Amino acid sequence: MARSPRARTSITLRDVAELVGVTPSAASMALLDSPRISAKTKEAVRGAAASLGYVPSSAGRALRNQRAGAVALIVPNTSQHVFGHSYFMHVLTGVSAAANAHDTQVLVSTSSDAANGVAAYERVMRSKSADGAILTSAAVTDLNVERLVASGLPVVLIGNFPHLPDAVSVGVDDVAASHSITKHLIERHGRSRLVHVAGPLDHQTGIDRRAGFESAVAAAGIEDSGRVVEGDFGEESGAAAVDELVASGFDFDGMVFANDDMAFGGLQALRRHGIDVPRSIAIVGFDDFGLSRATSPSLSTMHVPAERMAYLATERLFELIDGKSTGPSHRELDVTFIPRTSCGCTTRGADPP
Amino acid sequence: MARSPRARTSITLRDVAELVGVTPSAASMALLDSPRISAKTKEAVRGAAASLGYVPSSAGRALRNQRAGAVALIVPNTSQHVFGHSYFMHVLTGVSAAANAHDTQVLVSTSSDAANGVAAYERVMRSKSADGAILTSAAVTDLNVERLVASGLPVVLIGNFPHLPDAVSVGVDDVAASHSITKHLIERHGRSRLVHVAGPLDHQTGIDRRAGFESAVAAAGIEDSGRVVEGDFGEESGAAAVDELVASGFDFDGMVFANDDMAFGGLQALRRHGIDVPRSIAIVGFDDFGLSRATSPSLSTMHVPAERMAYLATERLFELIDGKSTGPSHRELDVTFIPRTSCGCTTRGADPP
DNA sequence: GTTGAGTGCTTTAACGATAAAGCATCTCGA
DNA sequence: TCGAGATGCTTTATCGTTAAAGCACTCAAC
Repeated sequence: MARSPRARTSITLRDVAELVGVTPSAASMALLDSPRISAKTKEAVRGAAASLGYVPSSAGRALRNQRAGAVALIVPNTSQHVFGHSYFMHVLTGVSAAANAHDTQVLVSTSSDAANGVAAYERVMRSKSADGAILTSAAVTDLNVERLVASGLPVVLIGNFPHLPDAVSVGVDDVAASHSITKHLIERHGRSRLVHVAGPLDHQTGIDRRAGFESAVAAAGIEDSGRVVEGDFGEESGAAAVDELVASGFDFDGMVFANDDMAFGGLQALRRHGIDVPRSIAIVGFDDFGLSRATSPSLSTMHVPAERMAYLATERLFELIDGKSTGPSHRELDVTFIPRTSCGCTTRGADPP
Repeated sequence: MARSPRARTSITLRDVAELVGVTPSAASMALLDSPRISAKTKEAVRGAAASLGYVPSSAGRALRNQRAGAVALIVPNTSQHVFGHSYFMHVLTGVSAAANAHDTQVLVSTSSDAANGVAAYERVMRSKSADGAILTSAAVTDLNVERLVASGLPVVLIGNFPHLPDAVSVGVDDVAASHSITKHLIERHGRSRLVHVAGPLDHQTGIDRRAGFESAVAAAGIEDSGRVVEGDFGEESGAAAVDELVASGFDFDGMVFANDDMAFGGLQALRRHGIDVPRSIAIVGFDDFGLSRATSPSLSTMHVPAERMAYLATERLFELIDGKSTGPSHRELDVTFIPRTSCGCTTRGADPP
């Protein structure tokens, strides 16, 4: 029964089984700790597996178990530019951590070949390369998201998707957060002529953060002096917004940026115009993905727990995959205001080292 | 022969074949455009596949073809902190682009469970989850890299690995690049009392960039006034280096940082100490992964084509996997000096908008 | 002393795709 | 007219794993 000297192929369960003198089935059961296998055989099989360096074939397993042992992280190629590198790394870290805990691989899917008709990520799942997907920050108008959710495949979204009631999602309350940070500028720092530099308004995040700004301004009864400029979450657009406002002669004393990148760009521009931050104009950012701590003056911002969101979203995804879950749901995480120098809360000297 | 109403499982080749009235084999050959199948049957099979939304099972294929259809991008968890988010996103983008061109999935592997004895990424490949791996920026002392290369599995490294002569790698000449940018400070801007803030010296990148700095300083005959401080590629360490130097009363007029993050930190610290950049102290960074363009003053730096490196490394990996390749090799890409404000090449006003 | 329930393995079958070999049927040259 | 070859599919086997059923054998109970 000995087979000819094995070709340069890898070690399979059969090799382990032969070494012990049992069938592959028995070896499989032994490694899975089945009660139907004697302790002695289990011992022997485990020993043989270890000594041969046996690692189960993922393809064999996937085929037999109808389970890929992988989850996909989908990055619509548009939003790769809209959101920053830091954001995706935080998300990737969170997804990886959760996946590792479940002995699962992480597949990153970046393309979305519209040409094919079937979205690339739907193919990923229909081909059973992944058992489920995490999808983040697509444009509101992206109907691939709707289709994916509607397809019934396990999907968890990161962010807010009010137009997709059937979706399972994890996010933060951007409206409340933006309201709160705007209110901070008004009440704590006495600012009353505010500007909001919004994110792209075809993304829910952009819409919600603007809504929060507007509601806070309205609540304070100063909506006549509020103003909104649309940006694209990029540094340049923050700088451009400032340049435009200054050129227009608009008089303002506070700015709420929809993210830190734009705030950073705005900060540079304000400096270039010789405007003192926070004295003349107090500014706040949003996200706290790393940049805000390092600018000078450091940026006061709203911390968004991106990594944790991703972790929880992935945990949720495993529940869906395992069928442990109960219908649509939305989980909301808390954001934390991080007071720094740019709004006037701390002085430069008081910044963390 | 009709089977009972299919359970809620996905569409397989058998469904397609039954719809057309041929065997799964014929359907397979039709979809693979075999010359042994008539044009009419091919047409019918393709039509049926399209109408049913058939997508081949990756597990079935992987098992039969002994090919996972995926490559792994390995991120040693230590270097995730050593190198920045931007770097990995550039690498991920490059790897994805090349993988997409080969209809291949990208697996991101972050853990390295030393506990198991077998490195996690060796498991990934032995389990045939991936056909090969891209590995970047591990510490010189990481013997898992050596083992992985020695194991004979297809691996391409990004960076320089002089201690691994058998490796296939893609990188830039850090020594020459660092020499060149240091020389720029000396010859073009007449600086003669230089400091190098090095990266971690257990990483080849840190070692090489220091070597380039030292050789340039030696070539200019000013080595007595050269000084090296070790950092860790993080912003804070750049700032700490400056603080230390200033506190020590050391007199210098130029700084070569081993990456932009540290240069950024240094810049902030210099500003805090009221030191004019570039007038009093000219500084240069390294990498140009995004940050350098946006600081004020903008950072002169050496552009490292990370995304292209990753793309080419992945192309090379496919050659290895397909057996088209010829032994070990190292491909070197060109770096480009990007003159900006921090060394004195441009004035603030002349910066790109 | 036969039945019944364990115990511990082997046999069988299946997951989905696809090379390789097999077998009809048709076509053509000698 | 008859084999050779081409044509177009079917049969068979395999990749690695594992659930389920099967089959010897032991031991206890009635």
